[in-house]
Amino acid sequence: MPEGHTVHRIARQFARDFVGHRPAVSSPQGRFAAGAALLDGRELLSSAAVGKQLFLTFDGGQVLRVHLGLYGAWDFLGAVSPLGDGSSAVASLGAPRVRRRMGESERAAELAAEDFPPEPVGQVRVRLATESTVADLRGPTACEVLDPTAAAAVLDRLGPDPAVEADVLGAFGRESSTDPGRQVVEAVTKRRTPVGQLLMDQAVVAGIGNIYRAELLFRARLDPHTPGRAVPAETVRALWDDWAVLLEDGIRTGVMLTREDLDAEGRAAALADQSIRHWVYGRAGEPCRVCGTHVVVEEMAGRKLYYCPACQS
DNA sequence: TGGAAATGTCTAG
DNA sequence: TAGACCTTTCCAC
Repeated sequence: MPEGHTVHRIARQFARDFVGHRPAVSSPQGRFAAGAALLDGRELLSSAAVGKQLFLTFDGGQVLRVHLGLYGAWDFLGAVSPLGDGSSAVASLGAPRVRRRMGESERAAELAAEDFPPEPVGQVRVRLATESTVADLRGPTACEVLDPTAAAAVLDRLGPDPAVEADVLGAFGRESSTDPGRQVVEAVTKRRTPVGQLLMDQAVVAGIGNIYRAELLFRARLDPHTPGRAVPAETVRALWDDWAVLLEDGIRTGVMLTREDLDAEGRAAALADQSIRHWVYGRAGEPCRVCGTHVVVEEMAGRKLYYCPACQS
């Protein structure tokens, strides 16, 4: 469920509160005990996100790779630094919880006042703990310790991510593309696969998930079924540019707000109210915000695809 | 209390 | 393409 913006926020949270520390690493659930032992007490040297993958590099070269999958999440507890850029501190990053018992900042503050560190709650695969901050990981699809070569091999399978700095790839001995937009154009326009499916392919572009896919295609007024090779190069490049804009905004705010038609007041309302954030995602049967046609939902490659059959034709 | 659903990815056939 | 897998939460029964 978490898309690229969430993982970049997680990477930044680790950069603020864990890089330069020697966190105690444990696996309260037990399933990651062997991996945790390899990292326990080592200095965390860097924290980076590429697409939906998180890479934490420790002194000694070990890399903790985490992919949240459909419902993984990190909880940051105790002293949690604000992420800056005007955004507020977020204690829980990952899969959405339909309702949280407490507001995020409230929860962090309350825990800070209680005994530290707090007892792990639920199935905590791995816990990183400094003297003042705890990060708990639940429900990941992937959580493993890699050597730098294996970590680089994971990076090699990912398409470009507009929010990745060149030095991140450089640290793993990989060069970033001089023109990532062109790389995406080439990956899309040589395939017969529907563009709606290609945008979800992490080897084509990294970080896009089901929500951003639906919204990017609507913003481009593009039919998701269009074969990649039938999409004009300039349209693919525009999709890439728009993805960079949406991702940057998502990282800054922590929210996937994909409507560019809102004024400041409307944006504030949409940040607070999920039901008005998107053009088409999750709106099956509701009228298109542009033309009034009912938004359609169908299955594409096993995932729900939302689009407006009139605007995107 | 059981089932379904959720912003994902991998494997076998 | 179907099934498996990771976990939590809500809702119907």
